[in-house]
Amino acid sequence: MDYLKLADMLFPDVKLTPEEIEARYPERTLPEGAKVTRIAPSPTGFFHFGGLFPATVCERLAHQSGGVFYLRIEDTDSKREVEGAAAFITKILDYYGIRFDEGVTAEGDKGAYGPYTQSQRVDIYHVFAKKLVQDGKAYPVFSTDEELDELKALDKKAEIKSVNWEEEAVARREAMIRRREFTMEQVEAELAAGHKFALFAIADGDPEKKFKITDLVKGTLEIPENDEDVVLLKSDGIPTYHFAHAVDDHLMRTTHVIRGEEWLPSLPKHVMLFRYLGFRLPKYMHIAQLMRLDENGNKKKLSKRDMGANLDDYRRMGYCPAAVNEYVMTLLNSNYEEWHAQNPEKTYLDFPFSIKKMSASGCLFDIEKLNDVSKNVLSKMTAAEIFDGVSGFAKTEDPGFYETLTADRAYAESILAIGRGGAKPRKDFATFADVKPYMSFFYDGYFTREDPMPQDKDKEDIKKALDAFAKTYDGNDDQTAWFEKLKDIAETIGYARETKLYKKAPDQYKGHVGDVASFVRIAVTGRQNSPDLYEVMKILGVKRTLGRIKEAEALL
RNA sequence: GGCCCGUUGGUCAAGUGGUUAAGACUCCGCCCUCUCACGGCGGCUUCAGGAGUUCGAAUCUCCUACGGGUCACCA
Repeated sequence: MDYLKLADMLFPDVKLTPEEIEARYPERTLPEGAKVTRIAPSPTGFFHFGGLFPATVCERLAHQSGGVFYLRIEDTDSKREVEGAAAFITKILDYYGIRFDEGVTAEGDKGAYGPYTQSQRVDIYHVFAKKLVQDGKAYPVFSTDEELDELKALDKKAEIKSVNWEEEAVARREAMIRRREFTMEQVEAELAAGHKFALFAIADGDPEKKFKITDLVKGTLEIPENDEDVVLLKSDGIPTYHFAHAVDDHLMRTTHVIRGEEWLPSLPKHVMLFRYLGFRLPKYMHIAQLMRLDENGNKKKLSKRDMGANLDDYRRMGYCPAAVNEYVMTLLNSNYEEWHAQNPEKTYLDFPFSIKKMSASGCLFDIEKLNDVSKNVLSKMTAAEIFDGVSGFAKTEDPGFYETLTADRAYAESILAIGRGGAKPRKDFATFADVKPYMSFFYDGYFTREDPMPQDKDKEDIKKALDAFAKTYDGNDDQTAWFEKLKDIAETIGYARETKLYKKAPDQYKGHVGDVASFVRIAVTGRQNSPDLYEVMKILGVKRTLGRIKEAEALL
């Protein structure tokens, strides 16, 4: 067959040669060892939490090595495309501190290796597609719309549980052989009729033969050669992922292709395509998937529909982005936690990220661990930083509280400063959403009496204690003097001055000073638990403190 | 079903032929303590199974089991 003629028939408009395209995308001049990485999401308007993993790896590897990290938009499936999705992706990644050197930005493309949106690169793909036809490595497949619809219907077979895999394999094989047989006249006729074609690459592999390839995460892989023809261009002329991956990552001079391990099965296809195109193979890193537990207790990959799969949900839940970064890092590099314990003042950006420390197996998403990491991160922040985080969160998620909070910033910060700083900071919240319930009783508008006075104590004693407290409370007392007064009150109502005394001889007392503190606490905060009561009262002020005590007494 | 990947406590894991098999989270107990939150101490629970190599195996080899992923003109 005359492949040159076939190529011209198929791609009459393609005049450029691969060499001319290559010349537009020269090798990058970067320092020795610099890595060029990319993430290439589809603009579906959804960003998967798991997507943060490869994104973080790419970002760290590139920026740690003085390389380049870029964003490419893989909008080759128009059916799933959502308006404004590219801007959404950059925005959400920016929220997590992941910034690109190159690629699609809100202002347009940045960098000399663009365009970075695949739908704008169709001309480029066609140049290489034409070359493969000329080389006799690719052929057209004409299908009517009806046949395409049938194909799409077949896609649903994945949903059918009982697939006869053996029959399926034979049928696929036969169909493939049939597709490869055609005459020039047929092609001419199809084209004349205005029919569209998909372009397939002829597989030349022997699946009985295996070859070795090194994956930087998985190690040396032994995989069979590819014997399945690969779709390069769909009927609409748009490339598939496989073809676009080869062309783009080559031209954009990607050194490390970092992606989820679900791509491992198609690696033989990619290796074949790189060879057909004469491109040097990039280094591959297939990173393990994030898993969840299903109802049977089995691990399953965290899929789009699962709880917690949407990255943006973490913002809505009030997680601090830095905490999410930390958590991701602990899973990505097992020695990160240890390093961070030794370098508490540094951020993950100072951490020497290592490919060698990456796990080859998938891990379960653990919200408890995220919360713990998060509590530690928030506990190290200043009151002002927490304020900014909380107000930023409340602004969109709880506007009412936002108003309250920002009405008096100094007041809010004084609340948030309780127990903050120092070697053993309080760890009260895992998310910014936890802050409101923690501090709500400081605001009259949110103050509610949640916990009742202890039922096992004599109401008269409680009344006496509250009364005595109200009479003796002096806003100028220091903490010791304040607590001495509580002890005195305890004594006057027949309670032990010290908890220890009570514990030694519980029969001799009706209670202890802790109980008295508890009465006052419940009266003032409406709860059994609160941060340091002395501090709380200082912030509330004498008037409100006494007012709440009076109110509590009336309720007795 | 074929192919590929994986398997150290409930979770994340250190570990590369000789260790009392680290550490973190969770859970439980104790201590500290005016409650809570911290902090401190302690405990529960692990090398998937089998065979082999070796003086010696979590570490090397093979087999089995289990789990996961994938098999589109989606990415």
